[in-house]
Amino acid sequence: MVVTPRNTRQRRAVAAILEDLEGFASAQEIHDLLRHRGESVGLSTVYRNLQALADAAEVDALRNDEGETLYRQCSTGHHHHLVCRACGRTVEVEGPTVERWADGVAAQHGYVDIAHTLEIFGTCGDCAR
Amino acid sequence: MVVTPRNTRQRRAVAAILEDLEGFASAQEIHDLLRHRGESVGLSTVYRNLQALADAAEVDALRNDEGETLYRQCSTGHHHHLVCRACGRTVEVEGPTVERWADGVAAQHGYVDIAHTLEIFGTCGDCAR
DNA sequence: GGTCGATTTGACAATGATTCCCATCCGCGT
DNA sequence: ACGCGGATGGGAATCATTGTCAAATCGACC
Ligand SMILES: [Zn+2]
Ligand SMILES: [Zn+2]
Ligand SMILES: [Zn+2]
Ligand SMILES: [Zn+2]
Repeated sequence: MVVTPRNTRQRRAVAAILEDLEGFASAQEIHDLLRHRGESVGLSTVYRNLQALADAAEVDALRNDEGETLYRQCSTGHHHHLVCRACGRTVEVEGPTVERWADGVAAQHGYVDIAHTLEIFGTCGDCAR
Repeated sequence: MVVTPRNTRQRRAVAAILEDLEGFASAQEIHDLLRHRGESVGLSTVYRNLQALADAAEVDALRNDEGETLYRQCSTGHHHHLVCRACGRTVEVEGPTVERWADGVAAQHGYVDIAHTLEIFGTCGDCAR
């Protein structure tokens, strides 16, 4: 049977923040944003809810080069990200050719159960000035 | 002027381990391997030397999904990896098309100073049995 | 081989993100 | 309104990695 998560104030608050965010943000950034909104939520709870959302594939998660996990509400379906290093602004991109290439090269070497990670990082036009 | 690193026993030992390794390994795994070889090296020193090697582009580094940094002695030049989840066996792969696609899509959106990460994970033929 | 200064080492403390723990709270079906 | 099991929170714990700094040691020069 499917577990039905409870509709708590905290869960709603985290979801609301993600709705408003442009790009990726860390759990701690989201925690701060919540506090500044007056909708204070415990840090543990922010982590838990973000992870739950990520597990449910309702948000995307990726790790930046500092090792932090960043979260963002994305469109459904498989896609990748073009992320601004400075402000986090994100563009979702698709690359059917890349998908085929990755699967093909893995199969050629006898690998099965294939997955891949692909992220593009850069500095967006505004941040580059 | 170029800094000339000193040729210490510890640096040699770390380099030797990397020579012998098939796939990627974490700093702590390498530290253990060194200990078992009898060439004991302080953990801090292992970290320092691995980072130095990575900075000098003599080894590749990537983060696994547990957040650990893994190191491997690779061929020179830009390439990506097809890594077995079970045993770490790694195949270096190149995808010129992917490189062009990534740069192109980033430029289209006005991003500059572009970099990307791309790793393929799977289960190798042996491990799949 | 011996001297000496600059690097490197290593044991330990410190950091920082994330997870664990657990007493308390509260959404929700009855 | 009641009661229960999931949810919360805040402080401790974890864990990879980095910082500290006195002691060890390269390696250049005599
Ligand atoms: Zn930007
Ligand atoms: Zn893809
Ligand atoms: Zn394998
Ligand atoms: Zn590439």
